[in-house]
Amino acid sequence: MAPHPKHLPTDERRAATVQTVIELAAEQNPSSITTAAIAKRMNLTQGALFRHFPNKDAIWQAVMEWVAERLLAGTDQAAQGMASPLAAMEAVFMNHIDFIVRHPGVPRMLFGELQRGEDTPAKRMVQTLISRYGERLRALVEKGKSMGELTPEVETTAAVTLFIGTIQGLVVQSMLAGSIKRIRRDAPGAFAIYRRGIGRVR
Amino acid sequence: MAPHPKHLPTDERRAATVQTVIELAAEQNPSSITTAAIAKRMNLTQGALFRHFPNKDAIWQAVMEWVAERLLAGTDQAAQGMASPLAAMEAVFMNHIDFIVRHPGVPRMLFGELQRGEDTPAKRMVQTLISRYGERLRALVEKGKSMGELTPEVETTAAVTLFIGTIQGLVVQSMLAGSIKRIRRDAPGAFAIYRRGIGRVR
DNA sequence: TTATAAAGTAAGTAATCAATTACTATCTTA
DNA sequence: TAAGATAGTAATTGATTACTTACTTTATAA
Repeated sequence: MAPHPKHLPTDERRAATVQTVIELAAEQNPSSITTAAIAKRMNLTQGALFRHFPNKDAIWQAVMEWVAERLLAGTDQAAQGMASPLAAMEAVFMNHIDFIVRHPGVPRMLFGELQRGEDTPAKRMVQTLISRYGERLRALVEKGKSMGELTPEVETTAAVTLFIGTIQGLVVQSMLAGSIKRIRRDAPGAFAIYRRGIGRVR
Repeated sequence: MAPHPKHLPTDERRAATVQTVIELAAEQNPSSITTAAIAKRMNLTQGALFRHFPNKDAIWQAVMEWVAERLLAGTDQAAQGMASPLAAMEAVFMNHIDFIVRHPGVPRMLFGELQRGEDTPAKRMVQTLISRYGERLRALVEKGKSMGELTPEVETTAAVTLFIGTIQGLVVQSMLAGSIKRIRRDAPGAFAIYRRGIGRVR
């Protein structure tokens, strides 16, 4: 811990704040993260944060923007260059699992944000994130169906819902077990069932 | 709204409190429900709640106990008398969906409770609830495998995780759409994929 | 080098919330 | 029916928290 923090330009301080929040979210209930806790972890005083963010919700919004950018970019990269839609879906799935293992607080933050009654900018960001994520999955499912790799019986919407649900289920499981690494071990088995559920060849 | 609340015996007041919390959880973020809000909905003053509960967490614990009791009882009832394990699983699934539609705040409360860092009695109650729920599912999956109704390839643990995940996915979907009724429409399609994923016959 | 803007500190403020306290109304039963 | 126990009210308390203000330090560039 640096005893005397240097003055950072606002861009870097904002970026550092986002990383700190993600770090803290891995350790505690995201909704109970205070500005004081964030500042302490950064070796700053609490008031200093408000030099770079107009209010607390702006901090959350910045965090959600970072998550959306990284997750969607990783998703596109994982899907690209895959031979088949199903292979692409598996790559996207594993990329998502990897993201969660690296940032265990993120799924809890997303879910927590969705729960909020008010219509905050951060909440809207999560909604558009999941919406865009869903679009990409929907396209893969449709393509898989038209190529005959996926069975035409399944509803595309249900396939997308279950894809996200499979990940959610693994998250819940890992929260119960209290270990994040567990999710990596259990992911292949869960996806195997999902693949059987939507696949054509048996 | 009754202008002059009567004095109720503590058992009834506790039960009424539980129902009120479940009601409020359907309307707002469960973690932001205050004792003042609970009391107001009950036409009581805030302090009166502490005649019946030692502290706020005891209220949550009572709510979780109610949920655990009702959900597990419904689960057992749904499974009973079903011809096959797979039919029982579908009945349990639909019972769970029905429970959520009737009490939309419950899954959010459970998830929110799991997120908490501290080891509260309410959190432990949720853990044992999911643990017991998992046991029942595990038994059904094993039975289904030994009877040849489910494919022996699937890991039992993964099948249980995905069962819960399927429900979670539907919950997330309905939270995004902002409508709880949607979950009832989408549930059959999601379970159909799940069934294909674990089933033997094709 | 020095003036200025940006980034930081320290000490507040107002609001919120769970829990307590002193007192009152209602129920029960001897 | 009177007394004690139980359930309620109204007001307060202390802790917490997001945000502000007055002032200081650091970086930048004329």
